[in-house]
Amino acid sequence: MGRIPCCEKDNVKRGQWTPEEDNKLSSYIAQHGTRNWRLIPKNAGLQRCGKSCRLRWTNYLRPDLKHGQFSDSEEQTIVKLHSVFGNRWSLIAAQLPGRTDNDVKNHWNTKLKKKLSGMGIDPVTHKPFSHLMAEIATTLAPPQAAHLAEAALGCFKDEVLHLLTRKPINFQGQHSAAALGNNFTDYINCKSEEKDTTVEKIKFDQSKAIQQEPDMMPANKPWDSTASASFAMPYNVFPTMPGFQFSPASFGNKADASSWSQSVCSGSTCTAMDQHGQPHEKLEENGDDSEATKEIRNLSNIFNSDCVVWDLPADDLINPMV
DNA sequence: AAAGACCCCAACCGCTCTACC
DNA sequence: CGGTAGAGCGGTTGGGGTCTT
Repeated sequence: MGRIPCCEKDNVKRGQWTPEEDNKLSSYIAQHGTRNWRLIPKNAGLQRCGKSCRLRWTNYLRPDLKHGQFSDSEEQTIVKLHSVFGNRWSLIAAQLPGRTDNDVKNHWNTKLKKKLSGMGIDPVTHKPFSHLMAEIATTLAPPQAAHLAEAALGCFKDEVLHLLTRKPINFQGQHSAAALGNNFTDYINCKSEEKDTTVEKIKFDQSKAIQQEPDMMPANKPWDSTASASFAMPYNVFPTMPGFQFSPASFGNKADASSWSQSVCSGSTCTAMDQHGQPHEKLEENGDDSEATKEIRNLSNIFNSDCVVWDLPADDLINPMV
């Protein structure tokens, strides 16, 4: 059973594309456009699956694509948008002209995740590791805290292992939220040997956000837009733990009307909160609106809210979410 | 110099969504 | 309204290049 394959797999070539195949596909699309991918390989004289042709075109051959390295500003945009949308690569790529979702995804997985981990920031939650540990300690009593801390560490064990085995990182001052709290320039200076400007800028954003939070959890309120104006992000602390769903109510706080009370995204999922701080189930619910419509509305709330959710003004977005 | 480890990224897989009949 | 095909999406894989030992 299952879905009918998009093509006869036996008669279809797979693997790397040759320049000849690229030429055939490009010239065919230049003449006839991209309607009906199933017919394109047949008409273009290619022994390829239509899906393979579509991917080759959208990810590589399209004339408007950039193929070079990601710039610092592109990396910053990815990090910022990832903190909001999670692994919604197509949404993120839509804000980066000339970049595909595949590009963004690959760059994230191979470079940016490690950069963030190297800075002591969890690439899933975009929070400093120390913050996560503090939250565990303040939210739960032992022994649950110990178990959850162990599980949380397991979430980024690959990055930690990478750091331990490949790139020793100077964590001085980095694992202490108190050290981060009062002076972000100290925080940056403690790793002054690091030349990567992107890393510095990301650190600046992170430390600034932390600086604006006067105390550690639970006093800080991630759903309070004023407390994390510069680098607000969804504070879903344990996104990979079954049954653990962040909501303002879980910290005994009544939800306000900030952006984060409406949308909490993490990892590959995006969970919307209703006005009472209760999570919708993956944006699926009854009502007239389609899921996409609701999601876009949620996004537009973020981008168009009176408060600046993060230092990426709505005007700067290539594709405003409206 | 050679072998193994690691990295990167193009391509594939399978699922979901949407449009159309 | 249900079925089907096309398209889009995110996760994963595989192979070639580079680095390390």
